[in-house]
Formats: sequence, C-alpha cells, structure tokens
Amino acid sequence: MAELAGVSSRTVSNVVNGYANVTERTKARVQRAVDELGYRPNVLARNLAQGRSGQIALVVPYLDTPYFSELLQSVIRAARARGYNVLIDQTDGDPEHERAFIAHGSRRLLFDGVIFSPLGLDQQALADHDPNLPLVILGERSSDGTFDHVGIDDVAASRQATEHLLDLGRRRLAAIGDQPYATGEAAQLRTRGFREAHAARGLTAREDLIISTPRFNRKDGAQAMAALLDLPEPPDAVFCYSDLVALGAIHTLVSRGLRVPEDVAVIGYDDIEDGAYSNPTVSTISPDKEMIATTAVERLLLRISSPTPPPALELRAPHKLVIRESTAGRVAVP
Amino acid sequence: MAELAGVSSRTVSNVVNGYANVTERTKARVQRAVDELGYRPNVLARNLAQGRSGQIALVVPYLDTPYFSELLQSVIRAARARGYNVLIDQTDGDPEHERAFIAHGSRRLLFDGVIFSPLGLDQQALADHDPNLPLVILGERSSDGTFDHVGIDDVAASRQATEHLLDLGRRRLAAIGDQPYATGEAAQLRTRGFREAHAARGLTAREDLIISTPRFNRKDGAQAMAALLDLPEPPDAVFCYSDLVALGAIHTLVSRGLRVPEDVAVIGYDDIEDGAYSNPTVSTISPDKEMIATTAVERLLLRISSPTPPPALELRAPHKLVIRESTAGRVAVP
DNA sequence: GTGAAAGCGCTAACAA
DNA sequence: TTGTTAGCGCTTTCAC
Repeated sequence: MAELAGVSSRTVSNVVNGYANVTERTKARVQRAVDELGYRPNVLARNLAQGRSGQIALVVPYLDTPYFSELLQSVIRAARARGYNVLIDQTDGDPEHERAFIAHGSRRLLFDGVIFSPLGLDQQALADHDPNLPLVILGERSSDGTFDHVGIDDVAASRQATEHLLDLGRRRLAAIGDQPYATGEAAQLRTRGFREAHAARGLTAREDLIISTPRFNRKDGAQAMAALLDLPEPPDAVFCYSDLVALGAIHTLVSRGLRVPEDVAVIGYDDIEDGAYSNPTVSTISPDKEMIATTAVERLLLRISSPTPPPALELRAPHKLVIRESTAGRVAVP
Repeated sequence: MAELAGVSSRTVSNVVNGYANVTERTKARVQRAVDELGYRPNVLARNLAQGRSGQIALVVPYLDTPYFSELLQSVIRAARARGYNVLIDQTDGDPEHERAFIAHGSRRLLFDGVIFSPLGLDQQALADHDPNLPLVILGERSSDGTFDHVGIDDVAASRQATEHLLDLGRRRLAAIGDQPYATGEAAQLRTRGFREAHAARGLTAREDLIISTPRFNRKDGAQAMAALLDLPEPPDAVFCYSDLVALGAIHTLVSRGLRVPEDVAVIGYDDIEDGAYSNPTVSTISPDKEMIATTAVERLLLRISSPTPPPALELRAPHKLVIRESTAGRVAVP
C-alpha cells in the first residue's frame, strides 16, 4: 500500500495513529503519499489486529419510548466524542433476547462493551453474564459487584412526587405502574416511595388504589385510569410511574369530562418532552438524562480500557421535581 | 483451534456457516468439538476475510423525533431478521456530518450500506457520494439514479390534508413548516400540495399565512402559531407539516384560551403515537412506516448483494388520512 | 527513528 | 467430501 510512495509500513501505521516517534520529514512524506493515493485505513483489519471493534452496544427494551430515545441521543453524542460508535438494539423486554446480549456469544467481539437497560431479566439472570464483557446497567437494579449501575434514587424521587400530591391537600392517592414480580424492581421502588411518603405523614397508602401495569406506556395508563374511575370512590390524585402512563391517564380523564387537576391531579415520571407541551402540561420527576448517559459511557469506556476490572460502582444521577399544570393548574394567560 | 479436537479447519468453517457439502458424520464430530471447547467464531476475523461487516447504518437528523424513533424500531427489526446489525447515528442536520457518512471515508468499511434521511444536504451534495456505497434515501428527495429512494407521495398527502380542512368549511387556512431553500424540498412539496388543494377548488392559498420554520418540532410549532394569532385576521384552520408542529401549535392555542377545533382546526403529519393520546387528539397524515422501513432495508440489502448496481428506484409507500379530534371535534362520551 | 516479519482468526481458491 | 494454504490489511515485537 502507501509505503510504495515513500517509506515503509510500520511508519505509516505510526503516522496514521499519531504515535510519538516520527520525524517531521518522514511524517510529511507519508502524509503526501496518503493524500495522493486517497488512502483510507481498513477498519476491519485494524479491528482484527487490535482485537477490539471500537463499538459499544446500547440495549434497551423499547426505542419508541421517548425516555429511551432521549437518552440514546446523549449516549451517541458521548460515545462519538470518545471515538466510539453505538450499535443499538431493542429487546422488547424479551428475556432470551436480553440474555443473548450479555452472554458469551458469537456477537461478543462486535462491541467492546454494553450499556444495558434490562426489563425481562431478573437479578439472578443478570448476574449470569459473560464475566469478560464490560457492562453498565441502567435503571433500578442493584449491582452484584460485576458491573456498574447508573440510575437515580427512585425511592426518594417517588416519595417526593407523592409528597407533592399530599401537599396539594389530596388524600385519595392512586399509583399506576406497580409490577409485583421479580423483574419489576424498578416499579417496586416507586411503590415503596409512594408508601413511605404516606407513612412519613402518619397516613396510610390505600393499597386498593395501587394499580399494576405490564408496561409503562400510554395505553396502560389509559386503561388503568379507566379502572380507577370505575371504582365507587375514585382517587383525587394519581402518581404515574412514567410520563407516558400519565399522558394516557390524562387522556382518559379528559375524555370522561373530568378536569385535571381540579378533579384529579396527575404527576408523571421521566420528564419527556411531550409532557411539556401536552394539555395540560404534566408535572413530573426529571432525571438528569445527560448525566446518566455520559456517566454510563464514561464508566463503560473505563471498564473497557482497564486491564483489571475496576470496582463496581452504584452511581446516582440527580433528579428534580418539575411542577406543571397537571398538578398546579393552568396559569392565567393575559 | 477446534480442528484439534477432530478434523480440519476448512471443514469447521463449512459447518459453522452451514455450507452444503459436509457428511453428517463429520458435521457431528465438528459440532461436538465446538460444544466442548465453547468455540465462538471471531466476527472481526470473519469480517476482514469477507470484506464485509454485516452492519448497516441508519443515519437520521434527530433521534428524539418520534417519527424517526418509530421508524428506527421497524428498521432494526427488519435488518435483524436478515442477519444485519444496525449502527445508528444522528446528524443534527449538520451538512458536514451528513457528508462524512456518505463520502468515501475511513469508516466506510464499518457498514455495508446506509439508509439515510438527509436534512442539511441539498440534492447536489447528495449526488456526490461514494459511488460504491449502497445507499437508500428516505424522505422527500428524488433519486439521481445512483441510489434508491423511499417515501410517500407528499404532494398528494398534503393536498388531502388541506382538502379535509376545506371540507370543514374553513377558508382562512394557514400552513406551518415551509422551508423555502435548497435543503427544504420536503417542506416545499407539502406547500405545493397545500396550494394545489386550494387551486382545485378555485380558491387561492393565502401566501401570508404560510409560515416557515427551521425545524419540525413542538417549539417551532408553538412559536409559529403565536405569530399567526397576532395577525389582524388569524386563520381558522392550520395544516402543520409534522405532528410535533401540530402539538406545539395546539399548545399555543389552548394556552391562549382558544378551542380546537371550534375556533381553529389543526391537522398534522406523520401519525406519531403522541397525537393519538393528546388533548385534543390530532388529525394527521399517516405514512405506512412499517412498509417504509422494510422496503428500505430490503432494497439496501439487494444493493449490497448485487454484483452490478440494480436500477435506482423511486418507491412510494402508501399513506392515509386519519381524522381525530383536532379537526372533527370531540366525540361525546356517555 | 525506521524496517522486516510475524501474527490477529477467519474464508475461499485450489488440490487431493 | 475434506485438507492445504494463501491471503484479508492492519498492528506490533524485535532488530537495526
């Protein structure tokens, strides 16, 4: 290849990769040859020689969920800034599909590490991953010491959301989104926050108003809200475990002629853009997605480049309560 | 490697790749060795040897735009079903970034082909792509004979949307989303449909009610709508060039105390899920996204596997008009 | 500071 | 049907 037009091969490699020991003169010579021949290093060959792919995988259950697509954006940006491409995949929460990604499979070499938001895999299945695969887990799992975990403090955030509803003077609070089974840890933490907020004020959460949903989407929210309204004593406030659920719930409320928040106050979780423009706009828990994304990427790359695995960390990104119309009511417009 | 535990190497390759000529007996022997050693073929080496990566790239301007994330989902599914991984990237509409993807660059070998939704590149810049790169363009560009193009008939769809507003008896129609410059072809086609619908009924589109926006998002929609309402004679109906724009516009209308659709009817474009749950729900043009995605993937893989480039095709996916509350009003609920 | 040569682990042309 | 062997194009150890 290019060394025909000048020197040798080791040198070309050095120049292209910007290594130290090259004379200005040789460097120029190589550069000229490169330009002349329109030479482009072959990534595939480089990957094989280096035993790395320069790619990381981002594996999430659903890509059309705004929370994930907003996160995805930041992950791509962060990875690219560090010279990595992002390979993405959606699992639909299917346990087999999820397992395939973290197991020692044939695709293993395709990515140097994985950022993974599990849904169908419980804690135990998660622990059974390829020990050589650098792994960062997103969401509400706790680390078992073999991977890093990045998330927000779900219990605290949920308590905060619930307290906000109680502060409004509401007393018949419902919660939509519980998932009382092994893979529903995320949901269970939120339910815990919901209960704790009540307990902290000497109140008791009404267990019959805690509704389970298989997913956190609009449809589930709409259906759960309908079920709540059919109760003899419907709630006067609802804590939804995602903004999508909240939007679905509001949809049901409005179409039944109820006013939000006058009749029923609603608060969501995730702070997706929809919630800032919907009618009414949706109060929510806003996790710092940018920080989650960059932290996850940074930890993963550290894991990738470390000869010995770094200690497993539990990383907490900050969150805040954002109050909008669905709890505060519409602000008068001139 | 594995042949130690049985036979040779060529054979292993054959077995692993499921080629024809292998005796059952040898196959079994190899299989046993593979299992025993936990052997996994090295993708990187295979890629180099085959000169292909088994990956396709999907390049879109924004990933947090529901239209793209919904599309992305279908693309991933279609590609995976055919044994391909999807590498994705977001360009933010930056011309340089976009150019880098279709030019003959060092990342070229990383993907075997590209599905590309351009935004910052005009027709001419698009034509200047690596001729060896299999390419499928999404959106409203016309092919120059070197790539396939998949989209819907934008002029017809826009005419249909506009006619729907005229059918409601509205006569002061506005349009939000025009982009009267080289890279705004998509928008211009919609504007053309808007005008044609008027002309077909002997009416004339009001040019002062055609508003340009840099992007197709909620914020732009909200601002444009505000500008329209500040006019001495505001419109009684609005055709928005995306559902996000429509949601933004509705946000402004509602917060100014106007009723949708009684005071102003609104129709969008794309049929994203938000529009089916918003308040009011949003009438829209619904492109067949699943078909767009699978068609794009199929054509791209055909292009990748063809020794001689197949003829460039203009592929039109179907669309339909979906009428919801933002034009039809709320349907009474018992 | 630069050159030569040995892999990286697979595929595929060519033989047998 | 199966074995041998020559690359794929780069990185990198080891001399010079």
